[in-house]
Amino acid sequence: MTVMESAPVTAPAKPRNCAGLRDGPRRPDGQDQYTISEVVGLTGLSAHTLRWYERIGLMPHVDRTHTGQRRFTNRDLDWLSLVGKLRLTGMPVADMVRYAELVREGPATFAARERLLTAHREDVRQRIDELRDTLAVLDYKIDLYADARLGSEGEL
Amino acid sequence: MTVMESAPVTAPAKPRNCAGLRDGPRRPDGQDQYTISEVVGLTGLSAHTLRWYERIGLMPHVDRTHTGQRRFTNRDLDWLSLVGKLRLTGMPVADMVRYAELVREGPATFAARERLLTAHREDVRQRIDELRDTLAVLDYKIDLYADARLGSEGEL
DNA sequence: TAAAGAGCTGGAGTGCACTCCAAGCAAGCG
DNA sequence: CGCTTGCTTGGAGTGCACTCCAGCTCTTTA
Repeated sequence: MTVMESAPVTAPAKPRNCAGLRDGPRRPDGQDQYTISEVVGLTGLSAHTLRWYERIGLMPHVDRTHTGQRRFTNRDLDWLSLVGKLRLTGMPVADMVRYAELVREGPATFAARERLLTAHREDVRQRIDELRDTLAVLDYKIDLYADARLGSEGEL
Repeated sequence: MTVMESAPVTAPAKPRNCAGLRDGPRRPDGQDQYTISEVVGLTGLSAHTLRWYERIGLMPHVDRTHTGQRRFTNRDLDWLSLVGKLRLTGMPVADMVRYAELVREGPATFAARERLLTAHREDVRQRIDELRDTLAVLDYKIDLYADARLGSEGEL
């Protein structure tokens, strides 16, 4: 079976664990040259998505071979790991692009980057609270159904 | 200023708190007859969304006046509260519709409903864990930026 | 009773985040 | 040399969850 261009249709294991890199076959700095399909394997993102990230300005600047093929580095992998986490926590792509721009502009934007991340952290905290609230409702409802089930069994 | 049909363009406070109903002017059971715009005020959902929910089968069955206008009840408000929580926790609308169907089918579906809710609860728990993991990364990054800021201030 | 305002419908449009397509180049192999 | 495989591009298409529109009816206020 050959490596296909598109993302797998039948989910391989769980695509949920795309946040952090499956850090296995990572090459030492200096010889870190990954093709796009290697990065697909390492990140779980599709090649389409990786190219799209670059097009919209979400990648710091990806190296190319003399024939124009992308060669990703360990640094790119680290960046994609961060992007994956931000995405998983619901940061809009536009905000991530904004953050990427700030990174490209250099150390002068440290304060702005800190503000952006701090605002997002506040968002994430609120969302955790929301989720916990709902968990309580869910527990309550599930208990109701469980009780009803046990009750009807008792009647048999 | 009159009450407009569509959702407010300039966000009133934060539209985030749409999960639970702002339980204020809730009428006693028996006289619980709310127009669509009253429900908009109570839930924070737009009238469009309320009609759309009904169209796709996400509402249990909304009463109508003799001229065809919707009249929502306290029961509908409770349902919308649950829907709001499920939506906030990322349950796809299709799953919520499935749950609504089960509710319409009566007590025979208790077990199925319990399974659906239990699966979602597992989802929510996992998401909380993901968010907490990212929170740690965020803390780390923010600390880095804060340290850098303090360091450069010290140099002045 | 006339005008303004709220509600109704089916269907079209929007924004986000991908996701895919078609056509074409480049490297490796028998 | 030709074939397969992998990578390239711009642009079009998809799915979700709304969001809005046009044209109408109904209700309330002056």
